[in-house]
Amino acid sequence: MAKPMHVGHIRSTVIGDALQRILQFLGNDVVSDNHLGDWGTQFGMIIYGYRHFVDSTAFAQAPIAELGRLYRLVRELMDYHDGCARLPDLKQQAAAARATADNMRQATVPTDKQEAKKHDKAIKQAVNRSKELADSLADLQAKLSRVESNRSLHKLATQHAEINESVLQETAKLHAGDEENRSLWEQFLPQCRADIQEIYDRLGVKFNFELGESFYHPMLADVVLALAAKGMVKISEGATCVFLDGFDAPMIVRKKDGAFLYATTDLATIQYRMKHWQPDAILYVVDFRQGDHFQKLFAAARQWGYHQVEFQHVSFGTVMGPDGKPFRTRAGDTVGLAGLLDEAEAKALEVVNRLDDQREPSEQMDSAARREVAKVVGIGALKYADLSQNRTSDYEFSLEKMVALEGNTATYIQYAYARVQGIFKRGGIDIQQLRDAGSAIVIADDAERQLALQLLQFDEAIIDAAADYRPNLLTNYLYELARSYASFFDRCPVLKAESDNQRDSRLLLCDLTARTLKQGLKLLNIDVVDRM
RNA sequence: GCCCCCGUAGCUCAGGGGAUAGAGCAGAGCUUUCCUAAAGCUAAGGUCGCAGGUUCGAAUCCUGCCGGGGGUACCA
Repeated sequence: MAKPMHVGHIRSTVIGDALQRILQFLGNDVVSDNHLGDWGTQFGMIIYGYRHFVDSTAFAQAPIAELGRLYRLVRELMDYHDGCARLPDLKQQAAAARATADNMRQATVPTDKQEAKKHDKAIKQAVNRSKELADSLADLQAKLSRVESNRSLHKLATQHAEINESVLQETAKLHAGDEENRSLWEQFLPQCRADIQEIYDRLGVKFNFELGESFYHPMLADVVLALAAKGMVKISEGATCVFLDGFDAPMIVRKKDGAFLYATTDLATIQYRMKHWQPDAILYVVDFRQGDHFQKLFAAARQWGYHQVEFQHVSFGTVMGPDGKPFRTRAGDTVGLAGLLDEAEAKALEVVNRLDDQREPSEQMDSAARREVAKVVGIGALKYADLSQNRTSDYEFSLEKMVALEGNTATYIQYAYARVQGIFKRGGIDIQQLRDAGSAIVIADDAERQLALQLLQFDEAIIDAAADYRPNLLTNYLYELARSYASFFDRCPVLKAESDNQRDSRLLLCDLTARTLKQGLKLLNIDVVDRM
């Protein structure tokens, strides 16, 4: 929470929100809880930053921006010292790896075919390893020299040589109840919350609970005691550990300095949820890189006695940068989440304006209506871009793709919906009356058949999406349905149908399509508009 | 080293035992006196990383290999 939200944070929010809606729609009693990171080292960082580097004027004017700046500055200084500490070791490793690779290349190749192959492979691996180390060494050196070439920054780095330890101390002090840090935290937290809330509001995302990590802090000591009472913990290298079958490393629940960790918090969270909500299942919508952690957490929770509950790590892939590495906001690169939403809405508005201008003046929307459409379309495009991806795979972040309004996008589906509404409006159709009249649906054209078949598969799509917690199965369905409708729209005149029977039948198909699309999008928390 | 995930069209990705493997984007072409062309349609584009195996049948399951990403004792 103490750092600005960036594009990587959108997946958890959007996927979790969609799953929550889908499961609820199927009749489950769902509790959504935003497990906010409001208690970690990041707060130690901004507390440290505030103490040493704050620009009071800037903070008074725009606290969040200033806190963001402080976070980035402290991060950079910490990384610098980390890097300096790692440098000699890395240099040595790189040199050693290089020497190994060179030696292997000069060694005689075994005559035995199998052995020769093995030898070849070993060389390849050694060369790769050497290259990898050389690359990371170069990266590190570049990073360090960036700081060193910036006089004022380098000066700060020199002055704050102990920053890493100090940040941990600030965090520890906060946790220990230090009054000053506590009051700083209480001052920062509402700012950070408000900043995040702004994003949630724009996304239309709501939670039943937002019990952050800090909420569980008072329970952590008891959790460790309870585990100890069960004989589950061992002290190893000064840390309080839970050793679990099938895992090399233990789950540490209390550090040697006495501090608790997220594993402890997560156990406390399970305890709390089981006591207060008695769920049948707990889903964790979290990046797949935390898979190991959850495997351990679930195993520990079972051992602790929570057998009657299904634990699910609903993991999702990493958002990658164009370089194929996990996406990071680079220095100076300000594509935060807020900027991304702005971008999506601006792009949509541009398209709305361009297309609406081409229409008859009498059919055009006023600027307020256009802005509303742009908002719905822009935000929808963004969410859909994420949801339509198989959640388990990584994906390459592309602004262009995220704000695209053509092809397999929410826009396409919203457009199909708006076309239906256009027909109803133009024809002056009282759709409720038509539904009540109970006219028959008559299938004559292939396009009608295709559309009708698609309509019948809605429940299957929802059930499939819920079964594996995969919203993309629902987006696939909605896209296919919208495609069927587009063909139908092209080939089968509705208002100018050949007979009243055919006209009523087609109107009913339109109605069913619109309702299905709207309901489906609603499950993804994507809105529709009557005209666009 | 050990563990997890991925490799499908030029690019980004669906499909995860059953028919001639799909879409979007990019590129070629066509469609607007007709309910919204943010659309529709046509053609082109693939030894589904490689090699074995299981099966009546494998992109899909198993094994090995190659390539990429991630995790791996006190960050979350």
